Amino acid sequence: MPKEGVSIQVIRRLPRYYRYLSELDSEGIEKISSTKLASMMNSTASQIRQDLNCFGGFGQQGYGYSVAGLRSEIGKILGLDQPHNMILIGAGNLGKAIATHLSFEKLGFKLTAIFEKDEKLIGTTLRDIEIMPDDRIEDYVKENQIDTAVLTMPKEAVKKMIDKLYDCGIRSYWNFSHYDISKKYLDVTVENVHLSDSLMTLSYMMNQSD
Amino acid sequence: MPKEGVSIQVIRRLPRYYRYLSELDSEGIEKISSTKLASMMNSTASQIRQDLNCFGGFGQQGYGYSVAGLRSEIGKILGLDQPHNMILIGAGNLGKAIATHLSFEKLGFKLTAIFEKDEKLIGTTLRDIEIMPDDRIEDYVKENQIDTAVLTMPKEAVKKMIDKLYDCGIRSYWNFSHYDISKKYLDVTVENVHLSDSLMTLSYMMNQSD
DNA sequence: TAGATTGTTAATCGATTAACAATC
DNA sequence: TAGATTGTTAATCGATTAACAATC
Repeated sequence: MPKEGVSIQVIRRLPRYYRYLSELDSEGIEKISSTKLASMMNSTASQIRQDLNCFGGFGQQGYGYSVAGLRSEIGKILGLDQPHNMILIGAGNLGKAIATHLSFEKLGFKLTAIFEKDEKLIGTTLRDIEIMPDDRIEDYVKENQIDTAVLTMPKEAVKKMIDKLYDCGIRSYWNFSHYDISKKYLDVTVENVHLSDSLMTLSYMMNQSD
Repeated sequence: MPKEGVSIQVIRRLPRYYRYLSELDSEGIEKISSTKLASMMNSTASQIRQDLNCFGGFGQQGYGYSVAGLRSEIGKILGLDQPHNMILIGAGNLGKAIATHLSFEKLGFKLTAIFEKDEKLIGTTLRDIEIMPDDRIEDYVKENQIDTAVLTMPKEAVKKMIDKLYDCGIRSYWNFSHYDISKKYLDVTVENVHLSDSLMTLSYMMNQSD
């Protein structure tokens, strides 16, 4: 349904629209104009209207946009109404943080299993999810319709494990490691989160403001 | 030293250059051409040369770039040689994950204290850093030359606390919450990490590939 | 109807890519 | 010197901004 070839810049702004609209909605606000939304978001009315019109005309001339309606439309564009089953691999600190970050279920992603190499952690639970050994991944994925893997282990561990994950059919990765999955497999969907890159960017900006 | 007005796109590519050069360096590789680096990084030689020349001519015609030399130059541009003292506020799961993520010290950021509202956690330690109550922030920041705060608490908590942090002189924030600090204070440096936006982007891309 | 605000086209601006002279 | 590769200018491409007709 969403048009082909929408630029990545537009796509990365959609979650932000969704967040602001969710907040307006929870405040009971029923309508919003592109001008007002732009001033809330430090954006421009032009950009908001252009972005939305990549997907359809969701507003009403002379009125503006229905907050609840637009929120719902953007949710659908983002696929938040699609349920996904997700496993997490690497139950270190970052893995634990992600695993206990309940809000991801609101976005359609259900974490159903956690896998870990370190034997000390196996058998313990996180949010009632049992931590299992790595060698059970293949069977588990095949039996449980898993489409997404969260990778919270080091680069080298991902390098060793990626073929196994790919071979049992996982094509979607939320990757917190520095391993470059897209370079190895072309038919996968990868979202990288590089926390150290983010901190380096902060470091740069601090230097500039002196 | 780095020129004014370098675009954010260029800046956000610098950490990635730094990572790839660090890896090449650790593999003992001494020189690299823009063409080879581009093919490693799925970039283009033109873009790499343009990006670098925003800051200076680091290469040598007919030869390429010294890996160690360029890595060091980019490190300086990013300000990784500048030491920073950082506090973390919010010792929940995400806060713990960040606090135990040792590698940030390599980037010049030293975590010296953790603050938390929940009394149960106070007095316990994370990585030998004592967790202290929120009301000690002001004194601590003034006594310890803190320039950066990591915010790993919910939006509402940041909203309540941001004035306190600003008033005791913190001007640099690594913000994991959805509170928009830049809108309230204009003379601050903020790097936002929105994990839920990242997952929504993954959700969108999964929808596209079906 | 008049006012408001969208959807959409046109104009501008900036970023990326290509080309090539400089030079190691 | 000849080959390689940079630094930098020029050309292209795409994204953002502005303008305005359509319309609620």
